[in-house]
Amino acid sequence: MSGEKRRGRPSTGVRDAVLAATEAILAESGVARLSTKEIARRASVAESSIFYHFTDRLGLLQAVVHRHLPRYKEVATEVRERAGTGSLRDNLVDLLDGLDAFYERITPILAAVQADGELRALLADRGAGGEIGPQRALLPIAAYLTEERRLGRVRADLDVDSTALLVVGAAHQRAVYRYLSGAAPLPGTGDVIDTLLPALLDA
Amino acid sequence: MSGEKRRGRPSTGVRDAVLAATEAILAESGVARLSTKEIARRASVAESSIFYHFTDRLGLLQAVVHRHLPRYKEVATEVRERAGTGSLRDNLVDLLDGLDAFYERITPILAAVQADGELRALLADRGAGGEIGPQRALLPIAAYLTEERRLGRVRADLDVDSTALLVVGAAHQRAVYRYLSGAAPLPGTGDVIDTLLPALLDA
DNA sequence: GTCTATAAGTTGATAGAC
DNA sequence: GTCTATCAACTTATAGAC
Repeated sequence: MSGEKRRGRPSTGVRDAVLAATEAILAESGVARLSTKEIARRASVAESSIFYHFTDRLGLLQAVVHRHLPRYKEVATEVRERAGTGSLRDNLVDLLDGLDAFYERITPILAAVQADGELRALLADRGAGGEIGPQRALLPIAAYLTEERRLGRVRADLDVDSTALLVVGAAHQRAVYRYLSGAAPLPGTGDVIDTLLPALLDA
Repeated sequence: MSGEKRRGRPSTGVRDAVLAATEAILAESGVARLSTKEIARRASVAESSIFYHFTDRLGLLQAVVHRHLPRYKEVATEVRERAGTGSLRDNLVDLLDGLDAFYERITPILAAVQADGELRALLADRGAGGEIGPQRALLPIAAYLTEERRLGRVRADLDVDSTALLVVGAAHQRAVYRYLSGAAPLPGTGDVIDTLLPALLDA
C-alpha cells in the first residue's frame, strides 16, 4: 500500500508455501489425510516451521479458512454496487458465477471445517451466526436483492432471504457435485437463473 | 421377510453398535477425530471386532454411507407417487422437508466423504456420476417435476433439472448452516417454496 | 526464521486364545 | 464372533543449533 518497507513479517515464502501445500492436500485428500509431515514435504520446508508460523495444527487450518473468506463478501459487494444498473438477469448470473467460483475453491476447506469438530467450534460462535453461518452468508446477498427491490426491479413482496438461500444453495450444490464426481453434467448457471427469474418478477 | 430363521449374521448387536458409535463421532467431532479406538470405546466393543465386521477403516465408512443413502430415493419416490394429487405447493414443501431431514442426518457423513479422499474416490466413479453425484441425486427429483409437467400442473417449458438443483441445493444448504452454527435463524421450508413457486407456474 | 533431532502418544491393523 | 495383547508406523509438538 505505502512506499515504506513492508510491515510485519519479511516473508521468506515459507508461510505461503505451507498454506499452499495445505490447501493442495485438502483438495486432493482431505483433512483425514492432512499431516504436518506431509505438508512439510510438499512445501519443501521443515516440519517445525509450520509450528513456528501457525502455533499448532488448528492455527494452520484457521489461517487457511481466513485466507479465503474475504472473497465471499467481495462477490456480494461487487453485485450490490451494480444494483439498478445493467439487466437483472446479468447481475444474477454474474452473482451465481461468482459464488460458484468461490465455492469451487472453498469446498475442500469447508469440508475440512465440517469434518473437524475443533475447527468447527472455533469458527462457530463468534457473536451470533459465526464466521461461516447463515447471517454472514445470506445477509450480503439479501442486501443486494433488497436494493433491487427498493428500485422496483423485482416484485415488491419478494422474500429476499429465501431468494438468497436459493441462489447460494444452488452455487454451493454445484460446487459440491463437481468436487464429488468430477466433470459430471450439471445445469448451467444461466439456466438456473433463467429458471428462478420469473419468481422475482411481478406477478 | 419370510417366516424362516433370519438369513446371514445372527447379529449380536456389535455390528450395529459400531455403526451407531461411528455416526455419533462423525456428527460430534468429524472424520478428523474418528479413530477405531474411540469407536470401540463408545460401542463398548473390542477394537478388533471392528475389523472383523468391516475389514478396515474404509469399509466401515462405506457401510455408514450405504446405511443412509437409500432414504434419499425413498423421499424422491414418495413425492413422485403423489404427482398430480394434492396441491403442488404441499407436494413441494413435503419434498423440501424430506430432503432437509435427509441432509440433516447425512451432512456429517457427507462431510466425511468430502474430507477423505480415499472414501470419496470409492464412491465417485461407479459408472457415470457415482453414488452421490448429480445424476443419482437430481434425476429422481427431476422425474417428479417432469410428471407434474406432463399433467400440466407446472409450466410446459420448465427446466426440471435446474429446478431440481434449486430445491436440493436449498435443502442441503439449510442443513449445512444448521450443522455449522446450530440454531441460527434460517428461511423456513414453506417460505422457500412460496418464493420459488411462481417460477414453476405459467407466465 | 529455518533447520535437525527427538520424544511421547496415538494410529490402523494382526495373531491367537476362548 | 468376540476378546486380549501386541506392533510398527505415524502423529503433533518441542528443544536447541545456526
